[in-house]
Parts: sequence; structure tokens; C-alpha cells
Amino acid sequence: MARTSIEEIRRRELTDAAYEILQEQGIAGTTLAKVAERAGMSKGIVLHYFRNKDDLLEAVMRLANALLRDEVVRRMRRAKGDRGRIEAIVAANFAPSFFKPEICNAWLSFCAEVPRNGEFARIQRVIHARMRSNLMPALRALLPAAEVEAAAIGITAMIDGLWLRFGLSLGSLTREQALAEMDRYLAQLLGPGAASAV
Amino acid sequence: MARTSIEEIRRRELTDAAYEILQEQGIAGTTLAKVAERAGMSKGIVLHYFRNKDDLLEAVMRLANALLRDEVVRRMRRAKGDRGRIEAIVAANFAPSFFKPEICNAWLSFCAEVPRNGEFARIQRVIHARMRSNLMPALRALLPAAEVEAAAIGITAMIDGLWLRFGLSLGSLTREQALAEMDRYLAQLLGPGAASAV
DNA sequence: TAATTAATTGTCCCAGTGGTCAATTTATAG
DNA sequence: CTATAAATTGACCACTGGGACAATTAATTA
Repeated sequence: MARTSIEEIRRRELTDAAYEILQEQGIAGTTLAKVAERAGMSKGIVLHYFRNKDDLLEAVMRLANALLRDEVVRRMRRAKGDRGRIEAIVAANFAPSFFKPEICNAWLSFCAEVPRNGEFARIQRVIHARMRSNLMPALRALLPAAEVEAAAIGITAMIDGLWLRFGLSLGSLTREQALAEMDRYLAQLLGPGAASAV
Repeated sequence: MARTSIEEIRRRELTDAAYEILQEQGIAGTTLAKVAERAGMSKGIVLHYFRNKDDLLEAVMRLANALLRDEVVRRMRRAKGDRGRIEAIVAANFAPSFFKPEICNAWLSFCAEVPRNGEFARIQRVIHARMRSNLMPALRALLPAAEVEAAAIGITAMIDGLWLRFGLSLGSLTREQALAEMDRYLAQLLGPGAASAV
């Protein structure tokens, strides 16, 4: 059993609480006091475990990022073949446990601050880079070299676009529609493939 | 010559100033004091012409929206044929005067608040609805009925996704790449068409 | 048990914010 | 020129939020 220090536990509890509040209330609404209350602790403790508010928010984004990364990894392990790997990546991004309006809102709040927060920007770059490096090998195996780059951009853009629309227009875009749209796009790009398991 | 009241002038000056600050500093950074200073007025005057901060921000979003709408209208007028109309809509969304990181940041700040601001949500719905109603007639003329809906979602998602990526990953995605990506997508969707003029 | 360290609390502070308002300046009209 | 209305200012207020910190409590260790 892994030894878990109090510090690790508290940081995780506070990060979880902050993630919840962020989803509900956005960055401005994510107040140290609210986070502390949600976590059932005093406000003072928050700044005992995090240098400042930005530090806490960074932890939140790393958490959200890790959650997505794990989902992708889990599905890629099960995937068969290059096409299967790409479908796994897509499916992970639209997994029911992630593809929720509240989570989209959290990402959106985060993205909106990227231009003014160097560390946020760094995390963002890491996320993009990972997505890309997950996609590329399979795309290289499936497409002529000249098309690989454009395909990678296209897939990520389509994912992001559907997320955005999903998060904003409550109810007017369903998860099923989003998945169908991705399938359709992949079919155009890579030719018809097996129906992806959800 | 249209009679322009002082009130109209001031509101526009303040809205312009707020739009600038929003692009640079996000919603939280868009302070009444900063807006007033940028517009060369006193802080008091801002709340003389706008009920409150949200009211001002709404005006900003309506301005940004109007700027995009005008660009779309202008290009659609020049467009020939259904395919041309769709290309015009796309081209408008990527026009050099709009497709700028700062403007993307402003939109992002706005989108991030949509879930918590009813009026923002309303404006957002209007924008989506207009985009859709611009697209639909041409798509209906070009595609089998069963594909129209998915095509509309796909095009808007691709546009949004490219915008998002463009705004966030400074420099790693160029306007040219984004346009190429859209052309490619439209070609897949509607078959090869004339190279769209920029 | 005593001493030391770690965890946690609650208070205090201060800068900054949106918002109000009476006072003042400027324009308009009689 | 005067009176009235409109435009504009700047001082002021209440409040909130992030952050600092001394004090307290709980846990460890000797």
C-alpha cells in the first residue's frame, strides 16, 4: 500500500473541492473561502498547502488533465490496430464520465485564462502535445505523409469544436450527435471503419 | 446623415474601450475604472450610460457579434451559388480582421461566462441560430436531406475548434493552416469546389 | 510525560471593485 | 442673459477577496 502523507491527502481534497466549485462557478467564483468550506476545512489551510490561488487552480487543471489522460491510456490499451487507436482517443474524449457540460465549463474557464497565465499556457501546451503524439503514429500508418499533419489538426479541432458547442448550447447538442459527427469525420478522413464501441 | 445622440456616441466609445480591455485582460480584468480611463472619461460616466458592468459587457458582445455578422453579410452578398455561400460564411469567420488571437480571447472570456449569465447565453444562442440559418439553405441544396443536419454541426464545430486552437496555441496554428483545414473539410463534405478567394 | 514538530484555525489587513450620489460643468432653450 | 436640462465628475461607501500570521490544537518522538 502506497504511503500517503497528510499533505498529499489534503492537497487532493482541496483540489477536488476546487474542481467542483470551478465547474459550478467559474474561476472568479472559485474563492478560497468557498473551496475551504466545500472541503470542510478552514480558509487558512488552503494557503498552507498552496502558495496562492493560481497554484491551487494549476493543481485543478493538472487533475482534470490527468483524468482525461488516464481515460485515453485505458482505452488505447484495449485498442486494436491503428484505426482502433484513433477511435480510442476520440472515444476517451467523449466518454460519459468526461463529456459533461460542467466539465466543459471548467475547461472553458481555464482556457479563457491561458493568455494571461504562463503556467496555464504551459499545461495547455502539454495537453496539445500529448494529444498530437498519441494521434501521429497511427495517422502516419494510415495516411500518406502529406496528409498526416492536416488530419491531426482536423481531428483535434473537431473534438474541441464539439466540446465547445456541447458545453455552451445546453441540450441542443447531445453526446450521441457528437459521437456520430466524429465517426462521420473519421470515416471521411480514414475511410469507413468498424463501429467504435462506447 | 443619421442624427447621432451624445448617448449613442458615448455608449459606443465606452463599448469600444471595453472591447479592447476585454481582449487584453479578460472579464475579470475589465474593470469599470480601466474602461473609463481607456475611453478618456471618468468612471462615473460608465455607470451613467450602462446600468452595471454586465450591461456593458453585453454591449461588448453585441458589438463583437455585429462585427462578425457584417463581415458574413458582406461576403455572402458577393457569393455566387450555394457552394459559394458556404465558402463565404467560412471565409468571413477567418477574415484577417477577425481571426486574431486577441479577439479569440475575448470570445473565450465571453463563452466561459455563458453558463452563469442568462443574457450572455441568449446572445450565444442568437449567434448559433444565425450561423445555422445562414448555412442551412445552401446545405439543403447541396446535400441529401439526411446529411444536412450533420453537415451544419460539423462545419460550425470545425470553425469553433480551429478558432479555439488558434487563440490558445499562439503561433502553432496559422491562419493559412486553418483555412486549408476548412477547405479540406468542405471538400470532403461537398466535393471539390473552386478555391475560395480570401 | 515532556518536548518538539506538524497541522489547523480564526483574525486581521489592505487593495481593489462595483455601485451611489451630490455637486459641478456644459450645453440648450426661452 | 437667464433658466433649465443634460452631461460629467470625483468623492464616497460597502463589500469581497487574496493573502499574512500569531495562536492554538493535535500528533510524534524522546
